[in-house]
Amino acid sequence: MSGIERTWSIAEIALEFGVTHRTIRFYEDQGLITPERKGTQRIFHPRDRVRLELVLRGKRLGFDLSQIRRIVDMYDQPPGEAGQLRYLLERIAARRAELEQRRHDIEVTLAELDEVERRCRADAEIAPKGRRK
Amino acid sequence: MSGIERTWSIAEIALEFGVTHRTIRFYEDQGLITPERKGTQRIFHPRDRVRLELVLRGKRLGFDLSQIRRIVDMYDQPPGEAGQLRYLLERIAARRAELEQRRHDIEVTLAELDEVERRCRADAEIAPKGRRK
DNA sequence: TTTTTGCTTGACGTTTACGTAAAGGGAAAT
DNA sequence: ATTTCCCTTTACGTAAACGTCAAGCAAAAA
Repeated sequence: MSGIERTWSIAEIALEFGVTHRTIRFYEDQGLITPERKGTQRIFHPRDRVRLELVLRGKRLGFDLSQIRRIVDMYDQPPGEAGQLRYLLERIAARRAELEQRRHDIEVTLAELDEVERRCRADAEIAPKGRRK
Repeated sequence: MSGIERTWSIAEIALEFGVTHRTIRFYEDQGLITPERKGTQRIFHPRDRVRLELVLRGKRLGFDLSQIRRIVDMYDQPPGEAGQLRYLLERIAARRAELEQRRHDIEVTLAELDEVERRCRADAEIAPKGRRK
């Protein structure tokens, strides 16, 4: 039973996601999350948590908040008119291109780190991970 | 012939890399690049270009400049004492972990974009204008 | 020689993404 | 009843990453 879902306070959310209450309020001001209000207090539902997770991931990916807003807005677009959808598809494509660029950057950087590490271990005559005999 | 390498002016570099001269000067102030000086003018060598590329890639990856400095510094560490090398290896490992987290974020996001796009195209089938069978 | 062009160094302005301090409401514990 | 929490808004502060003048030098073009 219990179609009744859990809710969270701002402090619980802040602690769990490792951000401050100030950050959360700021995100709300920016329209990135829209927690329910019971009187003056904020009540966080599962959907707010999903939103917040999207936002934080976007941050880790190096997007700024305005870009992140456009990303999260994509996730609950009401299916609109064809022109709208076409526009949305364009934005998805652009977003995908950016992400793939970033992924490529990561591959290159990881490969370079491998190389630095290899030279480094050669110099130090330290065995590679787990291969010390 | 010509062990003599090309050099570039600040304007050429700025244009080629799509940044302003102000940005380049800022990066120099921060010690991210160290172009030669001929009197008062800056002369950019290939190594400065490599550095700058590292910096810009770091930016695309969402690292801030202080992190980027630590990254680029890893690339021309003189092979030092074992303790130093071990420390460098630790930093490389940390950097790698961050990059792999970002890569994971990207995979998740790309998958979600696929899903949004899929729903989106499904909606477009019944949309009045964008109908394509 | 004068002008133009490209570069230089300050120095202050701006935006983003919050931090922090002030002042207080409301409920719950003592 | 009063203290203690947790939360609230308002408002000003700040660090990062540049942008934007302002003023000037120096070589090259006119």
